[in-house]
Amino acid sequence: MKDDKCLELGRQICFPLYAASREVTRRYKPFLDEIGLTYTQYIVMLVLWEEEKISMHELGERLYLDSGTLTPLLVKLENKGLVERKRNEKDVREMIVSVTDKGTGLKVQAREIPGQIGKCLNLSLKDAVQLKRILGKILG
Amino acid sequence: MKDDKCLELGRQICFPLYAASREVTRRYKPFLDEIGLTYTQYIVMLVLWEEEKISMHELGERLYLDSGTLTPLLVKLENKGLVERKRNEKDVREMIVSVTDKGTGLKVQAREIPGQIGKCLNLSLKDAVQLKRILGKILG
DNA sequence: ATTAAATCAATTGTACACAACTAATTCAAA
DNA sequence: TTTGAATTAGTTGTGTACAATTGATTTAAT
Repeated sequence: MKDDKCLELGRQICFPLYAASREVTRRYKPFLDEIGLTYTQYIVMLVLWEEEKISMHELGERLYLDSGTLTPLLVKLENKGLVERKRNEKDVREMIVSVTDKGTGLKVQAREIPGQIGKCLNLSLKDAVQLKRILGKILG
Repeated sequence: MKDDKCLELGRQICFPLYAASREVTRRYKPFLDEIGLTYTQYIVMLVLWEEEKISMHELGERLYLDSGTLTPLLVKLENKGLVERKRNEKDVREMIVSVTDKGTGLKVQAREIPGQIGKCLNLSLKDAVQLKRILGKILG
């Protein structure tokens, strides 16, 4: 019987990361429910509120998501009237996603969310900075 | 036009957390493929390698997962012959999950995984400790 | 110009997550 | 002891994630 302490759940770094990520998504849910978005839809809208127009390819690179996730998600956002999808005429392989007026309107209602989440996560500024720095290292 | 900087993707703490969690799971995949487990199945096995026997309810509390996730996952592990599920005779509402000999055997092959992951994540000991501490705060 | 390689979104299939609900059983108060 | 509340796992439905494949189009080398 070798030493298997390294396999204890409490020693893993992956597990608190996985659990905390889901926990934070759960904390968002009540706020996102009010504006009718899921968490993943929300981060897509964050990008579109910044960019207005972006190719699916670049959107995927920003969010580390592939077409298998993005295509159905963007179709849903399109059905809600928040985004528009159209092909680039110069290169029809490329799908251009842009935010609609209705989508831009939602930004006003989303403005309070980061502050609310910050309040209920209750991390010190120092910890928040550290956390972001370390996660940045993992993301390379 | 109010100040909407707070909605920039780069300012969110949730996004690097979400992205890093998926990134770490991706890093596990090649190692877990070798022993035929998914990441979620792996953390279930981590608990069972420690406990040998545990109720579904307590397993769910340890991993923050509910029956909607655990029931089908445990059925898969049972079909692989790694765990056994049986009702508590004193209280048949309770499902007891225990590791089989085959499941215990897998532990030997899993022993190298944490070290390999640690190597490729390449976090300093200091950062790893900090990260775990801050994530612990989020998990309450 | 032809064609082979590369690019890109969409599709398919598997596996979570999780909310909401169901059904069986146990517990506890009257 | 009856019955209403609580507990527990299972089921159903929605929405991601992501690997692998497909098919259309563009680019680049000949």
